[in-house]
Amino acid sequence: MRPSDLDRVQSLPLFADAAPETFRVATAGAHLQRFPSGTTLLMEGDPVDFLYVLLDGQVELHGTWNDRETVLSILRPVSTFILAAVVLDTDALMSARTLERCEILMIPGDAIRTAMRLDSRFGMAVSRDLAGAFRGMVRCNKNMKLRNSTERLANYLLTQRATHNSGGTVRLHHEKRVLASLLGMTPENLSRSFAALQPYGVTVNGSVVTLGNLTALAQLAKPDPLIDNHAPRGGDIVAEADAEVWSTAQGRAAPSIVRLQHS
Amino acid sequence: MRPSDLDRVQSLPLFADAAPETFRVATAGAHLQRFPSGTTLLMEGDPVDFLYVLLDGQVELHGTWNDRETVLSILRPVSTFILAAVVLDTDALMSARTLERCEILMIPGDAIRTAMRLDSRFGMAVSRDLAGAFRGMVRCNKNMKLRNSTERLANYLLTQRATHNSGGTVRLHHEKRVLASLLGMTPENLSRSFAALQPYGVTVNGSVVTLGNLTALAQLAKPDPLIDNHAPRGGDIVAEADAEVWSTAQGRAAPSIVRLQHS
DNA sequence: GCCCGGATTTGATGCAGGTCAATGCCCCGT
DNA sequence: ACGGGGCATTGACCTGCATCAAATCCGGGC
Repeated sequence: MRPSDLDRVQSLPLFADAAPETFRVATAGAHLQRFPSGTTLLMEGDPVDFLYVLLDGQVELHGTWNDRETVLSILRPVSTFILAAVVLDTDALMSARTLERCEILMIPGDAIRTAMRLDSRFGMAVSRDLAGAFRGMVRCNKNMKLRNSTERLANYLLTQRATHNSGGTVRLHHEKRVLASLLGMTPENLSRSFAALQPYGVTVNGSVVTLGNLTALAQLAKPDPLIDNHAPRGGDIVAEADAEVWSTAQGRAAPSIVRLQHS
Repeated sequence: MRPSDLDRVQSLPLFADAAPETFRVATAGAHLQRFPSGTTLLMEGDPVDFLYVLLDGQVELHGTWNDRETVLSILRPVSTFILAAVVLDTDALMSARTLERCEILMIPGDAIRTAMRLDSRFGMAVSRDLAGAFRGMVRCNKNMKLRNSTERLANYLLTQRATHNSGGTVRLHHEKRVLASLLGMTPENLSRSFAALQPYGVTVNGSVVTLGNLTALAQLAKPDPLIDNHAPRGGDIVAEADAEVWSTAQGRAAPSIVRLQHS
């Protein structure tokens, strides 16, 4: 494990506040591993022995039921995952799979739980992380239940733009089928939703999406800070906190089209 | 505040493990309040100053966007809510509204955060609580994305039966429109879904649902421990942990006058 | 550069569930 | 007992999205 990797881990919100001793103990039993693309790291229902820290690559968390599958979250470096199961020392609710070649630090769950007991500052960091993760899931739920598929896509695009500070263009870092599942629709409908956004200045070219008319798009998407987390992901470091799932674009757009419902 | 109430709060998983001193300090600044049915305790977007502990009654957490509204969780005693916002000292993502007359203990957020710093055992309890809440939300997401509305209803009924240990009958402790929103459908479709479950032995009579053929119903519902938490809610005490998502209260509706009361 | 398999797109069609409207019911206050 | 308002149910209809089926695009291996 390169020293630079250690630095990156230590600058995670989870560890930034911890006593040096805590950090030393926790990472002592840790090991860094590389996984090829498409590797299943963990199956839902399995007991969880490690906290995972994604240092490089991309990981998807998904769930299955009755032959159906859905992507619940896509993670990019640097972030931690399955912290909740580690804290409760229980089985995973989601499976984890690499979407590309990954570099992952695995920290024994015992070490995490021990560190929490010994270092209350670290314990607080864990709480903050979990609180953020919880809120990410709440946002995700609201997104799913309150918006239709095109609105979700529009907001996803605005969120990506905002968090990556990319001018008028957004790169999709994963297959469209994966994005479709994350957004709760079929690949076919994702295509059609992109088409439906054309009048709002959205054009797709492979994995590059250009947003030609942010005003119009925002008017359709109506981004909301209580659903879309548009906080920029600080360069390389990111908290799982409040960032586990989405994030979306800048300020709330001016009111626009009125929605009818229950006169 | 009656001593029996204090006992109930102290036996919450959140406090059970805490040092007596921690508990004393946290509850010192707390006050007990009564609210009539239909009171909005908190609006999404508002800063959160208190941790709420529901001691009696029923509370719904909901979210809104663009003139739409959805119920995200229904709480029954004894449980805590908006812990995540308290830990992060930030705005609420969900609004809270009483569904019936409620008795609620409000603990200042500062006190909670201070207690976490001073008592690492309490900090761990907070982490466990949040981890459980997170997992509840994950379950909820999987439920929404992987199942259709009738399957969700069927599993809701089975979960209620299991958690309340009620023989072949389930009581709905809230209006059907609220349940419909929680399950992500319209009241009209909830009616139709109940009708669709008739061939599986389900009959509805007001707020009493009888499950006449558990085997058949389970065959349709395909309950899954990775989505549905069938763990019985220990009598009066319940952890938010892994239980945040649903739950129904047994409660009598009885609106009344507002009455405030300090500890 | 060429080929192959999977990903994406496009089109046609079906169904789940939302919307609108009408009716009946229950609870509650007068 | 009576009347009123909100909730639940039922029916008719429509929309959004899934499904099925091609056609086309694209990237990696040779």
